[in-house]
Amino acid sequence: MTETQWHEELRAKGYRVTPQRQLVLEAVKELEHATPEEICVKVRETARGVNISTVYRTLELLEELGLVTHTHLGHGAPTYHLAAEADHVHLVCRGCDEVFEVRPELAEGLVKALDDELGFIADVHHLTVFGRCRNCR
Amino acid sequence: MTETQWHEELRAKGYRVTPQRQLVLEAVKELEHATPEEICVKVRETARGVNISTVYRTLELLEELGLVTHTHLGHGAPTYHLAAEADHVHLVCRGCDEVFEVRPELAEGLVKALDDELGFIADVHHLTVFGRCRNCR
DNA sequence: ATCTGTGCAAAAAGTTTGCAGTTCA
DNA sequence: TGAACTGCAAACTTTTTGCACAGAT
Repeated sequence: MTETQWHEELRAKGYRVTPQRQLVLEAVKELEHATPEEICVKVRETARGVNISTVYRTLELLEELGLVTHTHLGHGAPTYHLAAEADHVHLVCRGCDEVFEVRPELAEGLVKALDDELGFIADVHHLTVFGRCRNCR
Repeated sequence: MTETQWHEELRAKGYRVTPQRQLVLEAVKELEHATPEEICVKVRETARGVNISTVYRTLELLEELGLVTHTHLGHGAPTYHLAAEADHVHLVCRGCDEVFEVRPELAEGLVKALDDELGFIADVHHLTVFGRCRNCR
């Protein structure tokens, strides 16, 4: 999605294009897997004074628009990233807490089975698998 | 694990068997996927006055002992369940927020692929798949 | 000129901690 | 007895909300 595309989409739905919203989206794009707090810090590098509550409200909006998504990579702190770049499965190692990304095709079998058996449409982009990596097993 | 087994294990490690600890484990067993708050309410049905902080401390201990585990089924509080009964994959519907449980075998292909390709040992018991259920798709 | 969005402050929700008194071993 | 445990209160962290003012269209 281009810059103007989502600007149009915002306006079409009665929302407005603001510096804060552009900066939050920028931050999400650059940081990858960032928490609201981290995103806020990043945004403030450009525009000091931006409030954390604005970041929360903006993330909720951007998620509603389908521009960003979030995942829970562990103990509560959700991390946000661009929906367009979310084409991977997350692996979180319980040993070293490292986060890996792998091709979503690895989960193809699971996705198909869930659909076939239950009619459940899995969102692979939100899939997080906990376990132990090669070094920590 | 039998009742006396974990009592022994507690004592062996210098911990004590208390009514609160027994009640919290009971509650986790009965409730399935319960939050600390819900567990506290359940425990108080039997023993009023039990404090939420005791529940948190106890859950941490029981988890350390490997008797219970927790998962993040979306936003908010984590949910706890018996480690011994954790043999399933969680499905969370983004439409109705309902939680389903399915056989872990459905993820066999994924688990094998992760091991083969990366040497990553997936913990299927902690796997949560987000998506849309039959009714909300 | 509107009406949405923002900052601020306070509230709510979730979790942790210090401490004094209680209880298990 | 004595160390571990609990309840209570308070602190802390993360997220949400109400409101008056600023700002986008």
